Amino acid sequence: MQKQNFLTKNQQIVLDLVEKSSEPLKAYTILFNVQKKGIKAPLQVYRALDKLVEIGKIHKIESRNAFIACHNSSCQVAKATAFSICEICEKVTEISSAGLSKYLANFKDKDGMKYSKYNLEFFGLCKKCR
Amino acid sequence: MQKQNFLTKNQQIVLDLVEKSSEPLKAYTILFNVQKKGIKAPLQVYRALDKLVEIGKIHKIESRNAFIACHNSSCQVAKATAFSICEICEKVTEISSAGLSKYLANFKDKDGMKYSKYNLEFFGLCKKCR
DNA sequence: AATTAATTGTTATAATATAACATTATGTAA
DNA sequence: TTACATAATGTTATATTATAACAATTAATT
Ligand SMILES: [Zn+2]
Ligand SMILES: [Zn+2]
Ligand SMILES: [Zn+2]
Ligand SMILES: [Zn+2]
Repeated sequence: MQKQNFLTKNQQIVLDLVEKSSEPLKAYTILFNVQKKGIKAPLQVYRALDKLVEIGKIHKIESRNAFIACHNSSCQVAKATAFSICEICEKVTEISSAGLSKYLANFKDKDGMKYSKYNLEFFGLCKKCR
Repeated sequence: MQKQNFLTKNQQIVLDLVEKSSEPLKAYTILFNVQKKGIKAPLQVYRALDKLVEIGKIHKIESRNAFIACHNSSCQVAKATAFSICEICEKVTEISSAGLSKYLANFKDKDGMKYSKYNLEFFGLCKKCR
């Protein structure tokens, strides 16, 4: 069997919900909202989320245990992500900055080691909350 | 009452353990290891961890739900952290790069917004695992 | 059709984290 | 030094997040 090239039913249901949302969704919030579509158990949600993260359709906001659809067309790598997070209203925005991604992709640590995968979360106050 | 300037007993016990460890520790691993010192409940550990993170003595590795002592003398801000994480052996290293921290501290998003707080986690393979 | 791999469904449970409230310790100020 | 306010603690219970294990089904490959 070759690598799946499309979304399965559960994956599509979860993705539709996450894409419709203006804010990051938590796994159990997703579960609650897709129960009418026949997804009954946490594991069904987590499996769909795992795959969607793997193929870069969504990202996990690690500091919030929540998931957001990718809104960065240049985010092909899917493994190099950057977000800003408002500490008051919890608004999360995916940052797409060619400069930033270039800088981080080329960053070398003390041992000269490069890392193609990274996750960066900026914290501060959004426009509305300042 | 003024802001506490020293560590309380529980905070010191937890910090001692985290500082002795060569790898990030999870909250319940910490709990298990400090029970002989009289800390009996998860909440006691989480409260100590919260304070230690707040004052910058330790950092949370968000993608791993684990805590590591600060090994970055220039990490005064305590809110601007960067780590490399080996995806095989899970070795975590705090990155102290003046260039990186300067770049990120000065980074502006599309709206010209700056963020003084951030957490960056790089993923890859450490020397030993390559 | 037989084989293989991926996905699904299901139940149970593990791992991570916080709520709520009573108590004790400690700093501040009259 | 006594009253007050604040911070930390102890304790029990519970909430939240995530995975183990296994049987059943679906779909591509030969
Ligand atoms: Zn993206
Ligand atoms: Zn905001
Ligand atoms: Zn540090
Ligand atoms: Zn390694």
